[in-house]
Amino acid sequence: MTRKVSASVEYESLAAEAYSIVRQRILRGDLAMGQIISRRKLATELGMSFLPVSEALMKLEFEGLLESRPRAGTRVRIPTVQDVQGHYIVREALEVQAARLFAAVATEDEKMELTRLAIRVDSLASQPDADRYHYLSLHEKLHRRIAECARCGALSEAIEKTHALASTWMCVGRHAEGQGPRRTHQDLIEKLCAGDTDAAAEGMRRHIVSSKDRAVQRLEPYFRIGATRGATYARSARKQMAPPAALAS
Amino acid sequence: MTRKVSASVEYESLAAEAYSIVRQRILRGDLAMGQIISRRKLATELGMSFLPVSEALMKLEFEGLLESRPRAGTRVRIPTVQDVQGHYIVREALEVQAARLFAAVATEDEKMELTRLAIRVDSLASQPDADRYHYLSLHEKLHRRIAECARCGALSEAIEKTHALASTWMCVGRHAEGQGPRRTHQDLIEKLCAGDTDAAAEGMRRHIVSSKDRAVQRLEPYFRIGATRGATYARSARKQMAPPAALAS
DNA sequence: GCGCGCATACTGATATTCCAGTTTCCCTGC
DNA sequence: GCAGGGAAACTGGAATATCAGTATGCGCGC
Repeated sequence: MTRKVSASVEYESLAAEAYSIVRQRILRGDLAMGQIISRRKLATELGMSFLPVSEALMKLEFEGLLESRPRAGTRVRIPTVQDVQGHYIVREALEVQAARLFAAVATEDEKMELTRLAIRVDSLASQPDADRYHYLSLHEKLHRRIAECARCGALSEAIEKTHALASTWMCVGRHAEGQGPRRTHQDLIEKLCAGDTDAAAEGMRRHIVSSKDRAVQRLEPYFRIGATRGATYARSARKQMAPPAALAS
Repeated sequence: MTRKVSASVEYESLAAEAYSIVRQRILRGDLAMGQIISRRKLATELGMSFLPVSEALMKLEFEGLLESRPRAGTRVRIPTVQDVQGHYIVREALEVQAARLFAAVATEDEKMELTRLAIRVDSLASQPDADRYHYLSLHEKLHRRIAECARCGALSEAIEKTHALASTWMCVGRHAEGQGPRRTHQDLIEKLCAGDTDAAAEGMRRHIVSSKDRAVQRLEPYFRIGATRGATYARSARKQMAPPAALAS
């Protein structure tokens, strides 16, 4: 028996359903960074045992969206500035590779499809009242399609895994800035479609690097929170760190 | 209560222990490609419930070492030629990035450490009777240290995840060829230490590409097995694909 | 002899239950 | 008023039992 959820989507397992729901909540912002997720409560809420929930959270932790400490809770990950910069270095490596392959093997139909997609993404980015999850989904799709058109399944998968994390950080404070209309993705696709692999790679590299800079800038307040957060564990940390008297001397 | 295993290593959880054991067995070759792993039997053998075993296998499936179909068994993954080529494309992207960073920021001490490591790796590679798991561990360590010296945790993690899979494929048929002594890793490290980032990147790119070519060549017989393997499921596949009579017309 | 169908013995998926470690917060003693 | 101790309520980890789908092998019918 398959279950149905809000959007009438069928999942092949309860774990897949839980994964999808939690991921969407994080990306939508319903679960803020640092917020604690209880497996029991979530399982009760979703009407399933907490085993599939546990499996889903494990997968999300593997992707870097969550962080958990044994027997002490799972929470939405608060990145450090090193995390964000490192993450974008990985993305740069993967997506530049994809851009290079794309420029070499993409068909005309695919190029047209991506051009249309880029227009929609840029259009949504300039609308301050656009649905956050909708924008992120479309943005992910654009980058995923580039990788798919590069005809390398392993690369698509790797990029897809990194994108969940990027999406989590992408929209933080985005609407607060009130940016004007941009053409960043249309410019990118134009370069990818020109046929010059080196130019495509350089275009993608700049795109990712500028994304990184904006992400670091927007996440700036959270870095302080992340640093402060450790303080709340001060007491237990002291407990843990206090060495046995015999070994201290 | 912590448990002990053969090598007297303590694990923080049963799942971590199971993960480590299964991973080692695959890399060592005790579990051949295509071999079916039963969670129940493995759990009994390891003296634990099959829940931590299940968790461990799930993680290995994430990393691409295993493949499972719901309710039909988990087996050691048999790659297609596309899998292998795609995998090395991802590795090329990541490790070239690491090489570039390494050339820019590594200290003299680190360079010396890696040179020594490279000598040991090349030395082991030329010994036909060397322990397979030992060689793979050392080889992984070399590449991991390059990433670590690049001062980017996210990149190190990404490379580490890809390496488990690469190791699985690396030793297949290695001893059968009877290669003479090589200096591939020493040459690589030399280029990385020269200080020229572009030259370092190019050196790593060539290293990965030549690894890919050798892997594809060695795995050649398995690609046929993988293609044949589907035949054993022909009957059930027919079952699945037969549409309900009412919908067929 | 060959192909199909069904019973059986597997597989993983899930629910329930219990256990051990962590965190929290109140309450006591100073 | 505040630091420290301790109990209670939380957390995730693991064990057991059960469910549902898949593969296989035997036997029946052609």
